[in-house]
Amino acid sequence: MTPVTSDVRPAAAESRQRVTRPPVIRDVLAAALRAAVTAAGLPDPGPIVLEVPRQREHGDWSTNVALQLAKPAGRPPRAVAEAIRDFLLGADLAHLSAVDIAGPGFLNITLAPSWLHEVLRAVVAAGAGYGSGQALAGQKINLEFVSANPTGPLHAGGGRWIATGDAIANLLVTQGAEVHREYYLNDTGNQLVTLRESLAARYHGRDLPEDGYRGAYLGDLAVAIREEHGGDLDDDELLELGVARIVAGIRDDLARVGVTFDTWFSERVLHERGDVAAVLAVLRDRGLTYERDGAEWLRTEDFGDTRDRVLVRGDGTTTYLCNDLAYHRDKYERGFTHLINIWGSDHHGQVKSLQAGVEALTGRTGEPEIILGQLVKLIRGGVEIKLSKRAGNIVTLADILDEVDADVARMTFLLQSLDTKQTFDLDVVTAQSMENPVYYVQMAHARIASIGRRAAGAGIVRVPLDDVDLASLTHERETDLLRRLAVYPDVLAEAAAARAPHKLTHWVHDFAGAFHGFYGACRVLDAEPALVQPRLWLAEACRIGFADALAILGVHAPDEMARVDDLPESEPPVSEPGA
RNA sequence: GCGCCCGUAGCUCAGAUGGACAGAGCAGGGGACUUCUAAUCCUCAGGUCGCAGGUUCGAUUCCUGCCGGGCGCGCCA
Repeated sequence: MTPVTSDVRPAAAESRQRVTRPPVIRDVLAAALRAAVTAAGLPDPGPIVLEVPRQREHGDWSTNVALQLAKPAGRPPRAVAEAIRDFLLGADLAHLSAVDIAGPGFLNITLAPSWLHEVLRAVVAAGAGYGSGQALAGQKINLEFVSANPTGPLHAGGGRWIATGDAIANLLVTQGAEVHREYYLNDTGNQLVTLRESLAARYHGRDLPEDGYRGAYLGDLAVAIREEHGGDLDDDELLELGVARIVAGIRDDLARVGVTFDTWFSERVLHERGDVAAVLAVLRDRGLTYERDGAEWLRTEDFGDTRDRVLVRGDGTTTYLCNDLAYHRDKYERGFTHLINIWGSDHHGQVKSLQAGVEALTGRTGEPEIILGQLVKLIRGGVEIKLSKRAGNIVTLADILDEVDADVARMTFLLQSLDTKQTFDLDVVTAQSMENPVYYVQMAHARIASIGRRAAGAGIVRVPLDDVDLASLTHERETDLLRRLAVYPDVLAEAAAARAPHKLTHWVHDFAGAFHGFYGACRVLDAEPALVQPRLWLAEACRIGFADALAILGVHAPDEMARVDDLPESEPPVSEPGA
């Protein structure tokens, strides 16, 4: 049921070449519009908004400048539009075919198909870097995500943060940023105490403590450690070994979905190095802390928090916030210009506190940037599975990966906006994984590869693009594909700016739909001779688009799919409600 | 009580900076396999964009108030 693949994950987005793209048509049009506005004696319109209209009849590009200028110019929108149009038509623009005024005063610009042929050439010339921008050039970004406590295996919902974090990292890279993936290991503190007690209980065959972790994995862990190291370990040694094994398990899970972190940062190191104490010293030195009720507080309210926060508890230990401040200071000291953390929305209450603390410490405002995502709701047998590591009824990420391949899992997690609570129906995802959008997209890529193989078999080779006349690419299916490729750089820029990988997922899915439509309507190899080369190059441009988008999403772009006839009969899994 | 997120087609969800008759997938109806792999395509049907006001030439989008759901308001993480 998995795609036949070379098992090489597509080149990471990091490897994309910086390319200098030729001036894109939008920029050319915007400049021309601006010149027309000036020539018409109209006020400065600010940024010119050019968008691709929903309706094809509304042309290739549409702008509302006339509507926005109507009021400041004191003239009716359509009159403004007419003035702009006249100057635009007189500017002798390449590819320009028609300028229409529509509705309340939109300027609809229709271009000759030749502009799309330029898009094709631009895609091929740029290759994997086609969609890249430079909006984040020079930025060194630290992106912290997942960071689940090492008290047990990653749970299924964590998959959302893994897929999202990796995709966002790739997206930021497309905009020219240097991105560092980081995993914060909370290897100290209360949860580790609980883990130690729970593990020790399992290890010695005692009853679990009241609030201990009840997951079966701890029993397995205790057995494994006993087998390897005997039964005479003290609790701290046991914890040490246990955490090491749990972390190794987390790394394994991450490896299964192809995610690698640049740094695993240990919270314990912060304490051992004295970083926490140093941060406290700085804050005290600046007079930003005070004593109250036996604790030491930070004046976070002065920096926008709803109230002040405790840094040092009455028992002398430091709070999570205090340690976290030391951690974030360390990130800045490592030279990052911008910090981003991906958190579950259940932690949104801490955003203000951390940002206030970071401002108190470093003077930076709005840092770190926190991307909040709604939690995943797991459903099996029509019943929601309430996850609780403490209670032990967890569905692990490994469980999911045992049932579906990583591409399916990733694409599923990247389908929805982070603002939407994601419903992950295990029955649907597993039993119907064949219908998962990922295969729809991969199929498109595989079809292109298949055409290439067929062509090779028939002795058909692509001649250099410079020698190909693309003028014959006028079929609606063909221009549709090129229009979608034309906006791909915008899609990447938007998805990166909004930290919203799902925008790319939707683009590539729609792009696949357009390709399948083309595939059904337009033959490539048995087309009339004049069309074969242009279509081969069109297919190549599409391949570049699919490969690039899928690489950013962390999904394979296979050259071949298993034939549906060869697929094993899928049996609907038997579900046990509440299991 | 206060804060954040959500409420769009039967279901799951898209719909930046307000724009031209609201989109996709799945499910449902009807078609297309001597195929560059039908994991596909074509086509039909389906929506008071939670409700009520307000701002605007124009509101699914912005503002206010309700209603419904999730989460958070610790010297826990």
